[in-house]
Amino acid sequence: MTEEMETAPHVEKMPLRKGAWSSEEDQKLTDYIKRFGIWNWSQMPKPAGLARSGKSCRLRWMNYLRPDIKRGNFSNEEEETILKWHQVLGNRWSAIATKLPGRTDNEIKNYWHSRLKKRSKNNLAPATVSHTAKESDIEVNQNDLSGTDPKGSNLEQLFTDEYDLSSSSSDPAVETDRNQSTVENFGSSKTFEELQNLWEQPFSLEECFCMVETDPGFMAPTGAVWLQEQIYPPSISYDGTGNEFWDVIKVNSHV
DNA sequence: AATGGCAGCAACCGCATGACC
DNA sequence: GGGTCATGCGGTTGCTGCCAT
Repeated sequence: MTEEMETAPHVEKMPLRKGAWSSEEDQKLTDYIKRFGIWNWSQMPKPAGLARSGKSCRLRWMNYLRPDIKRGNFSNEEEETILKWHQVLGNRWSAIATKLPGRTDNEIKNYWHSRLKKRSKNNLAPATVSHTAKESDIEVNQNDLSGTDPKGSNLEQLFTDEYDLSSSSSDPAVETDRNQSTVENFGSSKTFEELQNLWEQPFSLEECFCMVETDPGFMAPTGAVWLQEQIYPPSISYDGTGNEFWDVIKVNSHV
């Protein structure tokens, strides 16, 4: 698969920028997603006014611009969590990232290579793993995984059991990501069922079109791909501030 | 002050996977 | 079943800033 494959055929070819993102580009991407949500990474850059590949936009959003990204140094607890889960999952960074809300797989991967790798080499003995959070999880994992492929069905069962959430996905990493991020970002006071109900609540047509009416610069994505991706649950603000950003996501996600 | 080495991090690249036709 | 496309993931690269000399 090549990089060109990522570009939809009808998207006009233009020289794509590479390298570091400027603050202006960040703003454009953020503004666009605020308005229209995430509908199709490949086709978003053009209407967003960005000379970037969709892949680049996605990466920038996922690893840097997302409002729920936690920045700053890793805490000791986070370090321990990474070390512990790396013993269980190996280099499955996205799966490990589900254990650290607000941290991206890229960030964890970088942190591992730059700092924890050496520490892990020196401290391979299990006794060096501190017995803090989720120690029981690790024990269960290691028992279940002994002599098995970490990507195998045992792990799937393990993850399913761990969160006690019904799932039809065959990819435990993906599913735990979806489930855990949902639960964690909504807070512990809501059950998964409640959240699902919230998610499934219908929204009025009027609500859906309010943006079109109020925004003269509105440039609607093509309907066929409008809702291709729903990364965030709508209607609830991630940062708890109730800002309009997630209200817009909600509108876009329920057309 | 200059510069060379190094660490940390953002971003890119290539591959895998799943959905759709 | 095979082709195409979009997305996700992990490995790698390269830029930048810091620090020692």
